[in-house]
Amino acid sequence: MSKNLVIVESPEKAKTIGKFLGEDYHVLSSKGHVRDIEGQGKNSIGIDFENHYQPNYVIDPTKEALLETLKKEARKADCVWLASDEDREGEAIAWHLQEVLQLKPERTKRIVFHEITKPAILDAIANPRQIDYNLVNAQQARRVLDRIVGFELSPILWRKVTTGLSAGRVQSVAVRLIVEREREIEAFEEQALYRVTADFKGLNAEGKEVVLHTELNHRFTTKSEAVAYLNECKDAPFSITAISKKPQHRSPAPPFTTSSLQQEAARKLKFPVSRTMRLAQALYEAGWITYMRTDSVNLSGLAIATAKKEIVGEYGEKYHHARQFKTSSKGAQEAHEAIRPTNMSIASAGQNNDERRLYDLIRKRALASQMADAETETTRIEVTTRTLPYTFIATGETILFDGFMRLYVQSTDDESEAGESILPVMQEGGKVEATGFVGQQTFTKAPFRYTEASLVKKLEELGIGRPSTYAAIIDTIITRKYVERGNVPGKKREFNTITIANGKMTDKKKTELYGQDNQKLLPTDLGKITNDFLVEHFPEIMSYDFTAKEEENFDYIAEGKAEWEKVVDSFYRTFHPLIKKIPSGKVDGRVLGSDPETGEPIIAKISKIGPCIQIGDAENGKPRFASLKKGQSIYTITLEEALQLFEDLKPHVVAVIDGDEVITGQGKYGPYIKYRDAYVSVPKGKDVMTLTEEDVKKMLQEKADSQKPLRSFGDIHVMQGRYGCYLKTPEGNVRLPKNTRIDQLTEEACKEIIGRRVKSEK
DNA sequence: CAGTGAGCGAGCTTCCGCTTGACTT
Repeated sequence: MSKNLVIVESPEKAKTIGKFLGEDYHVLSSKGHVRDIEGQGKNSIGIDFENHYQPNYVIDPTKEALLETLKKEARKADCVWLASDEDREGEAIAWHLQEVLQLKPERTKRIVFHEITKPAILDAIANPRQIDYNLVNAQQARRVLDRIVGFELSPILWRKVTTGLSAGRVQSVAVRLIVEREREIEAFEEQALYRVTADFKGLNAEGKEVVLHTELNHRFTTKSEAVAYLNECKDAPFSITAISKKPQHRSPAPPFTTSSLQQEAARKLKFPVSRTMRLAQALYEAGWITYMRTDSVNLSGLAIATAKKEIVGEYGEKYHHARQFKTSSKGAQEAHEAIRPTNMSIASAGQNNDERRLYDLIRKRALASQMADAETETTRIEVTTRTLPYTFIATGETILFDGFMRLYVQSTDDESEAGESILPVMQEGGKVEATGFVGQQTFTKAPFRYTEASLVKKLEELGIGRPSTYAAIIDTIITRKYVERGNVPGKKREFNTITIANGKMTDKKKTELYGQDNQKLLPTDLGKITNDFLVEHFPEIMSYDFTAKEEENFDYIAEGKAEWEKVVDSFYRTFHPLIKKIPSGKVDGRVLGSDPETGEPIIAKISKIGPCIQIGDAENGKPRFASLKKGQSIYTITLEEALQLFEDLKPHVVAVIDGDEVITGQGKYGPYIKYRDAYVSVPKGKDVMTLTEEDVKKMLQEKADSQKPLRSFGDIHVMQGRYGCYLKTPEGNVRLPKNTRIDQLTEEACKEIIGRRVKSEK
């Protein structure tokens, strides 16, 4: 029997460590936190404000059975080793375990390891310590503060905006980033500039004719300036006045963290954040990669050594360069290593193509981080003419030694960064002849909209959120409908191109599409309204450095320089009065004007079911409502458009079939059409106003088909319902098991299914 | 829940971080 029980956080880790420690050690896992502050599904904040903010911890109901097992094993063991991660949360997990399992301090030891290798684990076992209560208290402060913010702010939103909303230290700031970026884009005023490019032909070192593509190092703000300059260029004599070469180094990026993996997988493989994490989890569970939720760029000694062996073996000594990276991101806790293959020499791993592609990315990035710098030479050729200012410049880059680039090159968000080319070898002072000039109108670009991955990157820079929560943050703000993933169609615009060829100037207008965006995070009206309310009344919590400031306080607690209750108290004393100050009533809608018929006010606002127009108010009779259509916004809808929405609600004839009218209506379950005795719901996303006769016929036909039994056995009919197939009987409906083969169904089988149903109801 | 075709209002909702669940009628 095992004399020792070791408890880690992850089951996979438990498996690996179990192998290293042998029979005297039984290694189990807690699967994360086991307790949390009471309040899940209850109308309770779970904090005793009268008693130093004491949290009321309750066991996670899904962990009951696991804790029973741990308790039993702990009783059997001589010593329990709490081996959760070496960070704030890990320390808290260890403490909660000690409490819940009622471990005796003299038979409990706290250990941490920095890498999962046999020597590292044996070293940890040889150097146990006690639970660090300062660290635990730092976590309690973090947890209690988040609970207070979340559970005091959210109900305010239910009251002021609409039910079911949420606010929090992390999610609300994430929404703010997206809202503000969208407004920057809306307010962006593009500036037109003229860039001038020119092609020159001349002789290279071997006397062969070559062409140089150059760009002028000046941009003109007006067309007339550009035209004037180009006119001067037309007959001017040009020559090469300078050639310079500069050697440069390029260093590899560090191995992946959760955030950088999400970014690169999004850019290179087009994976959404959630997919990347699911695939990484699978690779981790299969033992191919190290832990995927980390903010560390650290590599273990073993990893660095195997990387060296792999690189030297594959590419030679010259390509190897051992490096250790330092984490720069704010608030990093570094309980794990960087994300890397567990065995660098395995070139391919994964159960499917996506897993293999992600593994490949992880491996190449990790190996490249241990490779030599790339050495390049940038060449710059300057072409000028004596009579004119500014310089035409051609730049080129040659790779002298590819180094890490042989394996992996990091991508960027800015796709416009085109690769530079190799320049011909030419003589300084050599004459060149212009073959053409182009002055093209270009425009400054609005800031980028956030993608899932670039939002995560921004949050990480601000120290907001943790690797284990990045994917969940995106999920939350989308489920709450503050933000949606979407595309923005491009707009057309004209631009001028002035060309000089064969001594002739031509001036043309061309059109281009700009501002098109795909799969970006876009704020909804609800997101904007909620954000504006929070920013107005809770500027401190909504500020981008709120988390960083609080993290400083948590660090003081962790260092034993501050008491956690006092940190929470000083926050609460300024925060809670703001909550008290919020006036009753909803946030104001946008007033569009008044109803020309009744004179009642018309406002655009958020209702329970989404953005809507309201005519009249509750004090003066019953208000009327109409939902906004897709693409419409509270912020931009006009009075005319609003009134039209009410017109659209009125019954009207959309078609006439065989002499009978098809009429629209508004029902309990949304818009519908009625034809003779049949009611048919208008499919989501379709507008009653734009239904064609063809649509109507199709809808009626589908409805008729759906009411036809697939098969019939006397009184029993096999029907296709919204949730699968079911049996319609005079006594009621009975659902069919999922994989029933309808074509093989017999009357006996149906009766048996009905019989079973009747029995189970008793 | 398995087709419904008006307008009541009760009772509910929520945070951030750790981690892997999964229930079959």
